[in-house]
Amino acid sequence: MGKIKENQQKKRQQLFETAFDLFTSKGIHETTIQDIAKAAGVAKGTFYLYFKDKYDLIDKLRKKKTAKLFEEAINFSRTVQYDNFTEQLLIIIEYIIDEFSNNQDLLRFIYKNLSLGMGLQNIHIDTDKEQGENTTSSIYEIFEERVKQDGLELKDPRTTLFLVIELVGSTCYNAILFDIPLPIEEFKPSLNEAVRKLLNE
Amino acid sequence: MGKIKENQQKKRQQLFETAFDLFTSKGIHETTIQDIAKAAGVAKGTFYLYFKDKYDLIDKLRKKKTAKLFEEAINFSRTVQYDNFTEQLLIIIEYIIDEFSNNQDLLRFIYKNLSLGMGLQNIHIDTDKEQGENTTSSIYEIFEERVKQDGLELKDPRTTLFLVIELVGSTCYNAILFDIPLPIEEFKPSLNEAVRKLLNE
Amino acid sequence: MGKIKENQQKKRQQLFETAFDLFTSKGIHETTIQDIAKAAGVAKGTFYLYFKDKYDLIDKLRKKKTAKLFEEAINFSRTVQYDNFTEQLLIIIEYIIDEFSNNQDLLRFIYKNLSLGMGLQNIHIDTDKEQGENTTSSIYEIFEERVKQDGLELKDPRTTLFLVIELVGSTCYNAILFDIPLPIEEFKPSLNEAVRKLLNE
Amino acid sequence: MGKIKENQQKKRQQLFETAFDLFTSKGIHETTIQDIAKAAGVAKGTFYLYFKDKYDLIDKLRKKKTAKLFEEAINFSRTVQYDNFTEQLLIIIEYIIDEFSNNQDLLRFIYKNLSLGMGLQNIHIDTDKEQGENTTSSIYEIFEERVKQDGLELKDPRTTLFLVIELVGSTCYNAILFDIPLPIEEFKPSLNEAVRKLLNE
DNA sequence: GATGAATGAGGATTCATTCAT
DNA sequence: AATGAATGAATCCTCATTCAT
Repeated sequence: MGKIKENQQKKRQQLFETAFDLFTSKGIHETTIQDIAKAAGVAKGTFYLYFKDKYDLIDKLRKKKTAKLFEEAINFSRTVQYDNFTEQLLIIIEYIIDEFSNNQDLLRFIYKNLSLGMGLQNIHIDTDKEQGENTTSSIYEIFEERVKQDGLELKDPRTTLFLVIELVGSTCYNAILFDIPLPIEEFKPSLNEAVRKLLNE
Repeated sequence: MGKIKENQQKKRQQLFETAFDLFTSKGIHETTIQDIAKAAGVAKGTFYLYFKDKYDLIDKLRKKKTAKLFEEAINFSRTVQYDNFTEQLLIIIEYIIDEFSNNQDLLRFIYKNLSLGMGLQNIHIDTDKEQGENTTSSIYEIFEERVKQDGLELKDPRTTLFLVIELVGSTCYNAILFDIPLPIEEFKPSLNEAVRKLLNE
Repeated sequence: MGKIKENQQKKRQQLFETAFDLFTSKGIHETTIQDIAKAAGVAKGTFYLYFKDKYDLIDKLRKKKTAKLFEEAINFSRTVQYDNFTEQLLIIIEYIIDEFSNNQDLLRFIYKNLSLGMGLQNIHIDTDKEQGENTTSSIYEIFEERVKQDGLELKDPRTTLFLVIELVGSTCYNAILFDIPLPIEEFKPSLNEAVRKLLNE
Repeated sequence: MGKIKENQQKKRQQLFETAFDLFTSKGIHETTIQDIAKAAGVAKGTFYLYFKDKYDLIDKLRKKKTAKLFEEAINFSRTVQYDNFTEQLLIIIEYIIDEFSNNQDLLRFIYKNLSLGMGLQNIHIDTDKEQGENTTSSIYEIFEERVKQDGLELKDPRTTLFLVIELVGSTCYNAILFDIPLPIEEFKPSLNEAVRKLLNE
């Protein structure tokens, strides 16, 4: 019963992780289902019990990884002291940049076909404030609320968030992977300044 | 013989155009070398006389298309009256956005694996001012010069240009193709405002 | 428990019927054991409790269907007034042809690998005349007896019956499915005449 | 030029023959394209240059074999002395039966999905009578003409021919392969008699 | 008896690339 | 230079069958 369900979860997870390793080390195109199954220690046919095909897996994997990254970044920002929302946002951005810098495979994988801003649509974060209620909010909702709290003057907070995220994602992709326009550490100050401008600071 | 050279150029061009049509209509992965050769009216083996493989062709094609787009946009901006460089930049941006809106296949193709900002590296535009000298400058050089002319206060013009282009490219990709965060026409004002902020206006 | 036996009978029957539907609608080759089990509402493994494999099921199914058809045809002929055996035979033939015409899937299924005449070997019909005795006779036996009753002059009645059945089955297969040599209704008079000739009428 | 065309013909023929051998020895279902290619001494991919898939090959092969058989039978009958058309027909039938008897694989192969009578549609035989003209006629046309020559009284010669062929093909299939209703040699007299009846002799 | 997750052999098909002409 | 027949590695995916629960 629960045993089987549990086992399946483990197997699915196994496939996810193995696939990610292979995708990032050999490339998506160069990784075959055969490779994944073998490395995950299951039979080829078993793969098809869990995913329609390779692209189904990739899709789900990308969503998983993007959500996890943002969740971690937001959770991290909560552990840090900050003056206002703009500061918190810069902390989040820094966290993501560092994560990508240390894990360039992840960056490469997430960015291949999907922009960061797009992935945001489906991401929901736990917001268990004071009480024990278990609520989740979309990143956009959290952002809007925080903007209000800080009294920032933004005509359309959602669009602004989108602009910021795309700017960050897109420029860091190049800075981290190719040192374009500059190595990421040298680039960060300019990026931070740009973000502040977009947020009217 | 110039005749032979010419003929080869025509054949290479034929392959480029045919490939682009197939890539945008059927998708890159779904287009085989056989398809390209057949549609271009040459034998399969002939393809290999001009390109190493499919990805060699894609690479060159992407560079060609990106360069052409920027060249057109800049040339267009020269035909228009504008007050200062920021205005010119916004005109260029608008041109590119319109071009992408009307030719979404092009957008999809250029953006698939490459960011706009990266493509800029290799783009050189003719700058034959008054005299007949035939000089070409990189987009970055042109930008720097114009910034100076307008007395804009930018610490690092190249980085700023990069930020602007990535912001535009990345957000428009989503706005045009998926109406995220808004349909492109509704999104434009926010984007323009963001660009002005980055340029300190 | 009779209950269990009964339940099993029901399940076996369910598998038979479901399989027939799938075979005739999708084709034998295109129907998988998975399909059959699913449509019958049992697990894949269960299938193997009732049949060795797909071809075991097909075999048994074909026999069942052929036997049922002949039984019905003969029973029908008993409800009709006829002058002599030739007439009765023609009535039976007509019944079968009509049945096949109205149920072409059945024809296709029975005829795929097996000829009608062959299937006759194993068919036994109840011949409970007046009394309550429960006897069964092969079709060949019934035929022989009737020939004797009518005083028909046939050197070898069994062979003649075989000839008639093959002639009918084989020609009607083509007439019904492909209008070869003629649509079945236009073809029938010729066929009837042929049968009469074979029976020395 | 001609060299290549010739080579291709040889290769196609090679595939046909190899496939037939495998089909008849191992069975159609059990023979893979891999098997055929290997046995024919060509690469797997080469198979697909000549045939769409296995069933395309089977179809063409079946037509080839059926046509060849009838052609041989008719040609043989021309070398033999006979009194009238009925006699000639019986000779042809005998030839085909013998051929099938000696080459049961051929019978099995031709009969699997196709009835003999159906295959007749597309068969054309050379009828270079006295003169050197090169005319071909369908079997049905030849039959009609001969019936006229002999003054046989048949309302519809084509239908009669069809009846005869189906009767022969269908019964012999069983007699030869399964001794049903009798071994073929013992069955022949009955069959001949039946054919005579159908032809009003 | 019933289940259905897991297996992995097996077959179809594609396609980049070579090379003799 | 141009051709296109031939190659065969590569990959996808199916499905009958088993077996632990």
